[in-house]
Amino acid sequence: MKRATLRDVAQAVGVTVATVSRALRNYPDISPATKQAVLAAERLRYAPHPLAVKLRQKSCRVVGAVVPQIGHPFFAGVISGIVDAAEARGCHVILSQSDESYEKEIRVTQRLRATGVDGLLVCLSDQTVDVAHLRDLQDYDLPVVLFGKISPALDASTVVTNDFQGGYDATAHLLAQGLTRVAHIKGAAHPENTRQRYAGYRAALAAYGLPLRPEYVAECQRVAPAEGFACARQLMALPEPPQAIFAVTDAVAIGALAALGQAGLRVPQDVALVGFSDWAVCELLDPALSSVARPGYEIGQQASELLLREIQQLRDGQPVVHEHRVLAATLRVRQSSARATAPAS
Amino acid sequence: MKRATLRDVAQAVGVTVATVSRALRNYPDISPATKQAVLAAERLRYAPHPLAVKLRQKSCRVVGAVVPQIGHPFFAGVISGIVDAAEARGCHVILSQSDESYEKEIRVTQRLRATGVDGLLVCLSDQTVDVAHLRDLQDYDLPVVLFGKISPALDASTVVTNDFQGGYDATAHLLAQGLTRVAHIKGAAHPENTRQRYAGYRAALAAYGLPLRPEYVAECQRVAPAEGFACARQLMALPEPPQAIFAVTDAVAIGALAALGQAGLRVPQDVALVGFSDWAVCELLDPALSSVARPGYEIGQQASELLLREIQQLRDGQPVVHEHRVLAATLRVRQSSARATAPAS
DNA sequence: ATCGGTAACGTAATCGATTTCAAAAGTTGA
DNA sequence: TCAACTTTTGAAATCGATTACGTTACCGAT
Repeated sequence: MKRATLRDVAQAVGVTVATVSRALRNYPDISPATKQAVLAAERLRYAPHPLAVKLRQKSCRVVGAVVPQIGHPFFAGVISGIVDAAEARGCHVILSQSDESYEKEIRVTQRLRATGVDGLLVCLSDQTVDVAHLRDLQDYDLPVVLFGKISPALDASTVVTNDFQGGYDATAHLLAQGLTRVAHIKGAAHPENTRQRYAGYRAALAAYGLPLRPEYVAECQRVAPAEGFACARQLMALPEPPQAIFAVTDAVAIGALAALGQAGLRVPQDVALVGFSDWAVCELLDPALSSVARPGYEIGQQASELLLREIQQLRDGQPVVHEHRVLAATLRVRQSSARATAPAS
Repeated sequence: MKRATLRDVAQAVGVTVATVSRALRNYPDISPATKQAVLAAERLRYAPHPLAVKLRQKSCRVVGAVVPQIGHPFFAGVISGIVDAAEARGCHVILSQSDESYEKEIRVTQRLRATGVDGLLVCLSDQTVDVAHLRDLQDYDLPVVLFGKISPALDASTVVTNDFQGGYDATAHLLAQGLTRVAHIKGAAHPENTRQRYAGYRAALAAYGLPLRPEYVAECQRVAPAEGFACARQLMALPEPPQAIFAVTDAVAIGALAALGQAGLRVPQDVALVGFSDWAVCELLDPALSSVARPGYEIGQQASELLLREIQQLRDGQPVVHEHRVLAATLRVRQSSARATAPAS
């Protein structure tokens, strides 16, 4: 069944395409009679050809989104927010993943430009340092909004979680219970967000007048349970083991939880534990794991809104204003860090 | 910086747009001299306008994907597979979610058609019974491939997990250890896949020559931990409680696990437990939860491939052949169902 | 010198819709 | 009856590329 075009309808009614187009788009200067005739013929299945309309309008109402891994629970939430906010404004989202590879990130951004989008939402891969490929997109008049992992090297709007505040809150929550020996399992040096959590940890210690004890800071290269297990064991083997651990990530915290269990230590009575990211599993663990929730859905929503606003500004010839949003992370206290009373130090 | 068009390049070089187009697309009948000239001018940033090319080519190399919930871990995996397979064939994916709502499913499929896609990948919402909206798409010459939750009412290719075999394997695994009192917590009546798991359970019982004991089949309306908790408690309160439970979903199994723990029963020594879906959390629970893995990524890949093949067939004027693929679910045995020895019944 | 052939490029149609401008038709007032 | 409008519609340009077809110029062959 062949698609009907404007011309088909025009011939059927006996008018020109211009008249049909006007009748369908509710132009004022159309006689009721011809309008009825067109609408009657249009019942025979006509739908404007999307590409033709977009070519004319010079805008496709589609944005591209690039994340390191679609399957990662955090990004799944972000994507959901991106899609919802975009659709609320009549736009669609083309999705790509970089697999945390700098080369693939370049490839997919180039291909998104070639396939035709009005703008891009990008979460940089861990490998990405140079952002020339994104600057290239901007040169093509394509707005870019960064979220999650960002780079100061690119002049663009950004939306991120306040990892510093999250790390501060988690640590302060432990210190507020009177614990003084609070350790941290930090992530690798490079990604900015794990560094910020570490900075939050240090700031909280300082706020409570406690020194940073280097032996209380363990480092894991990959954020995986196995490394968390090793780090926790290392910390608890110290002459004066910590009373609490703030882990850079839930995966690490879960590994630590296993290590503490094997060592016969009770959580939170012997050692309190807080993770980061608030995976769904946190509630289901025994004991339920306290964690700092990252507002993934909201990050996606706001990034989407910022991008669509910039696209609009560009279309209207208005000056494009960048904005930098920092969304609060919220501590969810559960069994793993909740002591009944706050013993004196 | 305005985008350069073919005409801009043509004027710069002093030839017509046709010559420039041919030079850039490596046509044979172009003199090396003009080709060099065009390529030199093209360095000044020219990229073919995607919409113009697609309008001419009558194909946009974009497909739509509709899932009930983007954030759901199963669908996140499926989407990843869809995107990877599509990009491997030079196509992009526009993503939408139906929020398990029939009305929204209709809206998003209509909008995907209006925005211009070459075909659609759809996982029906739980509410969807009537598939007229999808038949409507097919009438517009848009191929549709169903995956995950499908409907026999639509003549289309499908890709699903073999839930029957998964349910059978899970139950047989328990029975093979010599257990005879194996219960099942089943899902609501409607979704086909949970029904199939129940059917697999019954088939396994029959294969081992055991009768179906109605009191060993509990039903939960929503697949949530709370309901699993209640069902497990109900089962264990029976005069002759089961030795093992096969739960329709990991969420239900996790609830059951909590109920068994509270009742002071050891898993797997007192009661063996198997879930379904193989969430990442299964490995992290204590005891680690046995589960049946659904091949989400592969489902996405294969659905993508089937759709792109149908699109190709449609373009080539070949007959479009539908295909129905059923992918195996694989049982992952962990602590929760592994008894050291197989005691006699 | 003329013909046929080919290399190289221009002309123009096309994809399907939107929109400007002009023209036709109808209406009103003098 | 004719000018001055208004209403309605058609013709054609446009968006930016691709490509069938036609044209020119130059080649060697007759």
